[in-house]
Amino acid sequence: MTIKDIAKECGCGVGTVSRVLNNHPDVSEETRKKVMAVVDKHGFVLNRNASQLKSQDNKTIVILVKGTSSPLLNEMLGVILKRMETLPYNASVVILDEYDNEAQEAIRVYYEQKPQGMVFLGGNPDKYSDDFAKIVIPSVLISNEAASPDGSSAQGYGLLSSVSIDNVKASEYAAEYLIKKGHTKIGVIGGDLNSSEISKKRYQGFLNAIEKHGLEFDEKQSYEVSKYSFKSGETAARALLERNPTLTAFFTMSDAMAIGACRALGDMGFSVPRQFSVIGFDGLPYADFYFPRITTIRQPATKLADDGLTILLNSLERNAGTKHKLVPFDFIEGESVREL
Amino acid sequence: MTIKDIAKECGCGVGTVSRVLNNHPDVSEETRKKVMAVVDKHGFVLNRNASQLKSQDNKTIVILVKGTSSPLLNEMLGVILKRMETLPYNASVVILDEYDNEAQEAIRVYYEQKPQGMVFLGGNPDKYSDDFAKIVIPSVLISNEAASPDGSSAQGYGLLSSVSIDNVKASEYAAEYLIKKGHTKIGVIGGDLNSSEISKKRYQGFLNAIEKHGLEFDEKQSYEVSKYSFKSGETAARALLERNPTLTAFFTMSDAMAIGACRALGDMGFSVPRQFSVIGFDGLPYADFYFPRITTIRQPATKLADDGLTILLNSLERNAGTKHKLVPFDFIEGESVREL
DNA sequence: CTGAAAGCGCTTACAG
DNA sequence: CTGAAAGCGCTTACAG
Repeated sequence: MTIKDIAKECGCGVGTVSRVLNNHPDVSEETRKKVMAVVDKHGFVLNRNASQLKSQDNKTIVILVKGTSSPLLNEMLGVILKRMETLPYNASVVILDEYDNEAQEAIRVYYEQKPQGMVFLGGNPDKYSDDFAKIVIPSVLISNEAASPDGSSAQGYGLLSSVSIDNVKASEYAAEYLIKKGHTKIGVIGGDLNSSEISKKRYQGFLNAIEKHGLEFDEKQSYEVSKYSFKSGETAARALLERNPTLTAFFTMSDAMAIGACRALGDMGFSVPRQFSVIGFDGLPYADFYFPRITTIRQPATKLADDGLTILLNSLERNAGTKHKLVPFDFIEGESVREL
Repeated sequence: MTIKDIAKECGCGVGTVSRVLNNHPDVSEETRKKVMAVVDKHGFVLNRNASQLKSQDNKTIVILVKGTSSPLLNEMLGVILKRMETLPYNASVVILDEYDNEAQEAIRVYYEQKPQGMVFLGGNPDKYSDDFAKIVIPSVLISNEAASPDGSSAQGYGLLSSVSIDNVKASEYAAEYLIKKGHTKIGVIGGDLNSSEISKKRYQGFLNAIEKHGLEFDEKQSYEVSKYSFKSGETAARALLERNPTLTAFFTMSDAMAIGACRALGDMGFSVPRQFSVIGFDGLPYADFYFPRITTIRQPATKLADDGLTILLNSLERNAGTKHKLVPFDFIEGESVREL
């Protein structure tokens, strides 16, 4: 069943059917009704391949999600999809492998689908800046910064905007909270500093707090590399404590790591926060339902997603330039840190 | 940049370029190299719309995911996407609103994309059987049963296969576990029985256990409707306990509900499992890292996803008929249930 | 407001 | 093994 069949059955031309189906204004009400009757009768839907091939202008926004396992990214995806239902754009969701080069994938998808814009949910622009520069349509990175340290648009990022919290400041805040509670021997459970920009930023924030308060930090001794998962956080906490039994607190880079650490400590017979304090990052629902409630930095997922989409739409429809927005983070005072 | 430009630059016809790019065997090694050199130089990628429009055979499998917030579905999505990378099919992921009619959406997507097959991650076939019947390509529903109670393919489901655990049996097992531990006054935190088939099945299993052991259950008194979320589980547990203070255990239909219930009980000054026992469903990672570890039914996500895809591929490539497979569930003995 | 026609970028018999 | 050509199902000036 094609538009031709519909046209024949309506006794009109294919152009008219096309106009009706695309809500063009220049169709008489009578014709529209006649066409819609036939369309509805057959449950006819336009072939998207043909539509988009012809009207190179395909009104699609591609949403690239890094991995399937981050509740934060998934929540933001939900927010974006819901809002896009009301917008005159199709959403095309592409899920990437955790370890894909997202910029390279983005380019492939860009050539294949020729979208109007792109949303990156998670990802590392710094690592792939050459690739990102090839993306010559407006795009926005959500949850990570794509700006140079001086706040200007970083070199080589093409038309990439970004919305995120200030990861350095947020980590600094969390670390200072631990320090103000009297902790001086703090272990860090963080991501791989070679491959994860966001881990680098959070580590930087931590170090800023250490320095500001005149403390020492021995990276070899007290930094344990971990994936952003429960299991890996658990393993890291054990390793850290074994190597460094005098620690009193754990600074972790995600709530999942924090919960993993709590579990490890619990299984070793310790109680959080009585013997050890643990601080998380992200502010996910499960952190707030944990025993103890995890003290953490909350990333405002809805706002990040909303603002990201708004920035993209402004680029698309009002030709706004790239923009790098920092949205405020929240500090959630849970029950996992105690005063020494 | 189109295939025509490449052809011109190579000094050959567009057909040849097409053959090279589609890995057809009938191309000389020499020509192939020449073409690939030009293709790589420009980073050229075929326009997917045009490819698929022409070769109606588009080798796409659509994966419809119900909602963005289920860790179980997200994990299965990851498994399927990873495996599909090695398969000669493109994966097209469509994320549905939690409250969409997935069968109707599926039909829209089906007409639009003309895929070879479909995977439903989550969903309620019974509710929409007329719509599902319109899907005239092989598809598979993962995590819910699409068969009639007698095990035959249910009427009106078209070419829909399914892979799931036996939800009735699994719930029965969980409920019996509580009963064997001496619990007779059990509250149920479950989904809406009018709209959720899976909730109905799990409730049925629960009732089977109650009946088998000669116990009583007053639905009005002891069944509390809840969403599959932490927050809603928390609210439900409070409501249930207020209405029914003699309960000693909570049978919940998801780990999220179970954790919500634990949190509510904790905040009311009770300890799980000392004063109240709680049993979950799903076997998600966070349940195993909770305090107390949640006793639960584990759905083998990887196996469900893998088997589902296998069944679909068998339909696609070997013309196998629809199949309704039940895979075994695991019982995870955590720390959230105590013997009375 | 409407129809006839060109053409989007490909694939694939067909002929050689 | 390769090229020329038809045609996939649409959209959109263009002419009326």
